[in-house]
Formats: sequence, C-alpha cells, structure tokens
Amino acid sequence: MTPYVEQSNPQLKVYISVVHQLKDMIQRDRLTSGDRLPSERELSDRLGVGRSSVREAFRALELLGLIETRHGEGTFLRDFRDHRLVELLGMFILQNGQAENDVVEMKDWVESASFNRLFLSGKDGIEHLFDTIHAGFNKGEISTFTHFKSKLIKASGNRLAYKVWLVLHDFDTEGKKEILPLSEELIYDVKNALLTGNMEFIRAICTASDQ
Amino acid sequence: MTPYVEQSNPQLKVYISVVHQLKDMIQRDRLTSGDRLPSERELSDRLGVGRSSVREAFRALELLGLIETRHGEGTFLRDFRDHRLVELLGMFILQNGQAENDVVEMKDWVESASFNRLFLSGKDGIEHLFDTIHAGFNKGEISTFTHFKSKLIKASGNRLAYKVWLVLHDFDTEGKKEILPLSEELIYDVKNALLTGNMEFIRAICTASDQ
DNA sequence: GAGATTTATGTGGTCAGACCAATTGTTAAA
DNA sequence: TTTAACAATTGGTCTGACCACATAAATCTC
Repeated sequence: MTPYVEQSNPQLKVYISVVHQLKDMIQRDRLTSGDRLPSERELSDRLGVGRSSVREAFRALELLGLIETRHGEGTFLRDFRDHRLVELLGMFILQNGQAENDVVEMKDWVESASFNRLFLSGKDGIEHLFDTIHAGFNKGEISTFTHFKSKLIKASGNRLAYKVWLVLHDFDTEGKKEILPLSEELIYDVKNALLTGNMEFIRAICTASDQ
Repeated sequence: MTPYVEQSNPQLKVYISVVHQLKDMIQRDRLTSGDRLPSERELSDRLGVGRSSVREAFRALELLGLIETRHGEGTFLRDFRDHRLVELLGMFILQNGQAENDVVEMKDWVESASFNRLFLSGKDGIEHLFDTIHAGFNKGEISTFTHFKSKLIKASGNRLAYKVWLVLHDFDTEGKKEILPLSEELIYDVKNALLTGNMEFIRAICTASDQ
C-alpha cells in the first residue's frame, strides 16, 4: 500500500555483507594465510549484526575452504589455493546418474594433459620430481600406483586440474581397490616415458591400473 | 519420521553433516533445478538439529549458488550453471595470475579432447551435426563463435565435459566480449578440419577467439 | 455469485541469550 | 620451579522470539 522507505540495500542479506566486509578487511589489513580473524562475538559487535549472521558468513567461507576455525582458538585465514570450490561443485554436478564413462574419459583427459604438461616442463623438473617420489616410495609413503599418479598430476603444475582430477577419481573409484602394485621398476619406466615423451606407454599403464 | 541418529564422527560439525545429507536427499529424490527443498524448520525437525545449523548449511550452499532462497517461499535447487564460482574466485582467490592460467589451460584441454572425440565419432555424425548447426546459423540461433563452439563440445558426447566446460568458460570470459564473428565460411572450415582431423587448425581458431 | 479484501499460515531473515566444549593464560599450591 | 586448579576467551549448538514476505483460505462487498 503505502510505499515505505527503502533501505540502503533491501535485497542484501546480512551474512552476505559480512562476507564482503571480511574480504575488505582481509585486503585492507593485508591478511595472509595463517592470520587470525576477529572472533565471532567481536565481529558481531563491531559490525553491529547478530552473531548468527557472522557465523553464517564464517560457515560459508569455511565450507569453501577459505578460512579455518579451531574450537577454542579462533578463526584463521587459509591459503586460498586450498579452496574447495571444485569439490563442492563436483558434489552437486557429479550426482544424478552421471554416466560413468564420462567420468572415466574426462579423468583420462586430465591425466593425459597433465602428463604432457610434465613432459613439456623439461628434464630437470622431471628429474627433481622423481627424486622426491623415489624418496617417498622408499619410505613407504607412496605405496600405490594411484598415489604415484596423483603425485605426478599434482606436480604437473595446474592446481585446478589436480583438484578436478581428485574429485573425478573419488567419484570413479567408489568401492574399487588398487590392483596394480607399485614397484621401483614401474616408477623408473614411467620416468623414462616422461623424459622421452612416450605418452602411449603411460596411457597404457594407467588404463591397466584403472579397472 | 525417523529421527536422525547422531553421527559417529564427533568432530564433524553439524552444518557439514547437513550439507552431506542434503546432497544425499537431492540424489535420492532425483531433485533437479527448480525443485523445492524442505523448509528450514522442517529440515531442522527431520534431521534433529537446530535451525541455525540448517541455516549455516543453506547459507554456504547459497553463497556457492547451488541453492536459491526466496523470502516467504522456500529454498530451491538451482541449475549448476548458476554457480558463483566466478565471483568467489574473483573475490578471494584471484590474487596471483596462476589461478586464471589454470582455468584457461584446463578449458583448452577440454576443448581439444572434445574436438578429438568428435573427430573419432566419424564422418556421418559430423555431417549430421553440421546440418543442424547450419540450420541454427541461418535462423540466427547460433550467432557467435562461442555458441558455435559450445554446440560442438556438447555434441561431442561427454556430458560431464560439457558441464565442466561451461563452468570454465564462465570464468574465463568474465568481462570479455566476443570478437570473432561467426561466418558460414568459418563453420565450413571447422567442419572440414574435423572431418580430416586437422586439430591444429581448430586450436588455432579457438586460440584466436579466446582473448 | 464474482471480485476484492482481510486473515491465517507458512517461510525465510535476523537477533538475543543460553549452555556446552575446547583452548589458553593466569593464579595458587606443592 | 614445577604443577595443578581456575578463569577467561572462543567456537559449537540449540531455542525462542520477532519481523518481512508470500500465498492460500476465509470473509466481506457489490
């Protein structure tokens, strides 16, 4: 009926504005990963909003992996590179009767492209990478072919691709178990294939391991 | 009905478990975009948790753009394409250009692999596909190169890859505009390249259009 | 009876307060 | 000095209250 005075931003929810103010605060104060954010109660007080609204903003950012909360300690900023956007998106994209073939194929694509990227990165990088992988293998930290492969993909340098691969892999390997044992010899073969650009060999190995 | 039995993992926060149960519910009930989710109060009751915990889960998913809440109406599932990945990335993550490079590169991978898949599908499929594309072009339905490209990727057959491409493309083209005009000749050239397996040509075109 | 108006109900939006649990710093005791 | 008990701070969760918005039902008006 009577047109009432509209507020500055009628649609904007409080928790959204808190998110934005947090972003501004982070930029203004040059906060980086590990830095502590104000407590929920202090922020609630300072911004003049209810604590529940602050929590809604915090929980949203926490689910995204942008902040980390420790009970009794406080809320801390995380490395933004550790965001969980891909996982969350994948959680809802990869749901309704997703064709398994699509997932497997896409995973193959990411793997192939990652290996190719690794090959293009040059000899030195590969040598150094396999030094650490060998060390990990000897210490028993890397014991499965899948783990070995994930190290390679991660090391290939595209963080996004690695995250996507992890999600696809999780979805793809529901209830499956590792069948291909990892040996020093296998690692050596893959290394040689990467050095020489023998991508077919690597694909063959991966195909054999992905049952 | 059956009250939710408290989960075994005591560390798991309530709102996280709500997120997972929402995912399961969506999956189980085959909910798709536009469908309504239970109200906060009903969910709170059904899951045996406080309404504030349900809200924390809802707010997180809302910030991601996976759900939509309408005051007085309820909470609805959104199309995954309405995700807020772009804004969130821009707000917090896009500090180093690396993240952006990752997106561009990964998009390239998906495109290349899709085109290759199309090539492998054989002559008949490509001919038929371009019949409909030509029709769409003449009717003005397909007027940009990007739209043309998206048709190809979608037609390549991997629905998941298409979804992923849409997300990546959204991010990649933030604030950019189409610069490559779509012509009948260009369509013809791409078709020939697909028929002959001239992937380099297609990549060159795409690279030229993706500024 | 048809249309407009009011009411009731359901829903999200927000806040305040209470209580618990975990952590840390301070104080008191040994 | 070391250790134990305590207090303060902080996140985790629930409950209840109230408002704003939307829709369906009941009511009124013509």
